[in-house]
Amino acid sequence: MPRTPRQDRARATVDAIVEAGFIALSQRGPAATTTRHIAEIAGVGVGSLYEYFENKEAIFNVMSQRFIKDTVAMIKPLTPTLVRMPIDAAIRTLLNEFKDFLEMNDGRYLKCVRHAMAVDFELHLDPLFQVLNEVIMRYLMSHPETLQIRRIPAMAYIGINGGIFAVIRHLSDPDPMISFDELADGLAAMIGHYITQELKEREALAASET
Amino acid sequence: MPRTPRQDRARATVDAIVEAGFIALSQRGPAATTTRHIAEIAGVGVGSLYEYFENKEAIFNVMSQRFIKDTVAMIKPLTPTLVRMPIDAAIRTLLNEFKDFLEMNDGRYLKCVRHAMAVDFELHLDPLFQVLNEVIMRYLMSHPETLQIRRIPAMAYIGINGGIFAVIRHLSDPDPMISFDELADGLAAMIGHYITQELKEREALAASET
DNA sequence: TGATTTTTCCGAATTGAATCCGAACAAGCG
DNA sequence: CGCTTGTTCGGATTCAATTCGGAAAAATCA
Repeated sequence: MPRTPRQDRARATVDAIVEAGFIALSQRGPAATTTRHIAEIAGVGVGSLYEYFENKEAIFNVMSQRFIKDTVAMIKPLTPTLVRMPIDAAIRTLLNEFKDFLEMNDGRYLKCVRHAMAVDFELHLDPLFQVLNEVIMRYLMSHPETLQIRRIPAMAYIGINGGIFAVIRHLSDPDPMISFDELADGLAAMIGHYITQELKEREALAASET
Repeated sequence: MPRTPRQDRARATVDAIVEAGFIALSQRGPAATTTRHIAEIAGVGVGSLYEYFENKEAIFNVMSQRFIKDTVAMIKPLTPTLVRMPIDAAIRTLLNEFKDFLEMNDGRYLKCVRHAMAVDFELHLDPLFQVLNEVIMRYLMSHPETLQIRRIPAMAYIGINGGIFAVIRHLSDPDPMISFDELADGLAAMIGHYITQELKEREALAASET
């Protein structure tokens, strides 16, 4: 039965364990990350891990949650800036920020994210999808003419999924066929062209109705 | 030292082990899939696993390779049909075939694919990327006017990644915001609009040059 | 065919990592 | 200070992965 920490001392060990988890996972990979290792890096006895975590998996879970929380915290403050930009610039900016974020701390997050995704694909990613949907909604509000385009939910779904996984895959690829800039430019152009084309079609439709 | 099977009997056990791996993994998930389990389902002694596989991971690896091989075998014969279709219909068809393929055998592949991806993200996926690139190249050849659009490599990269991961995520999502048809329609429209818009821009450019 | 070699199969024994547990240590509190 | 509660620890335990040595089956040979 894992307990919740009451004293600062205990909260510090929990933090140290999670931090050690990130370090061990990024250094050795998931298979070679043992409880002894995590404990050693955290400067803590093995038994202590089980005071606050059900098992090793639970440590990975809160690591995953913390990663998503940090990602959301990184994106949220960008919203006001993004909604003021042209769509293609906004997408490029967002992708580059995400890239830099993943490469922080010697790529620690990037190295961890694949394994984290494997542990649970749907659960922890949710807040990230929510905040990105929020960004999109605000964008649409700030550009009312875009509200008439079709398939907004589908485009959001595709754009978010495509964006996240394309970036992660690209950064993980030792020999990518295209540069990161080409990737970002491509995604931006794809969405940009979609919107342009939709607006034209709507316009033509409106004209033919009068 | 794992050996390679010489006799038919041995090849049958190897097959049974891999098959059992798929069954165990889809029934119990990666964490609960033990070597005893796999051996039991395969109707084989535990020791036999290690006759032909370095370790448990190696079993998962050939499962992953077999999955990709089956996927490629599913896609390849579709190529001639796909290249004759309008782009949006081609994309919808491909996505639906992929969906049906993943849901075969009571969703066995779908249940396995997440874990398989985690084990190695880049290596085994390669043949799938190759065959999809091949499909795209043939498509472009069959529709010469599309050869003048820009960012073809980036679009292929984004389309393939976006397509694969969007489908897997959607099928894994217990409560998706959009239907599968909306997803497929969205991807088709996104690419379709991109091409339309590009062709228009190329055309305008050509006209202004004369 | 019978002998010999190679291949295959097995499951008890070993190994090592994950997890448990109870003693020892610190903090808050009267 | 005694008492209760929270915290830490690392040896003991458990359980899955892997090894090993020999028995059974098939292939090859004389």
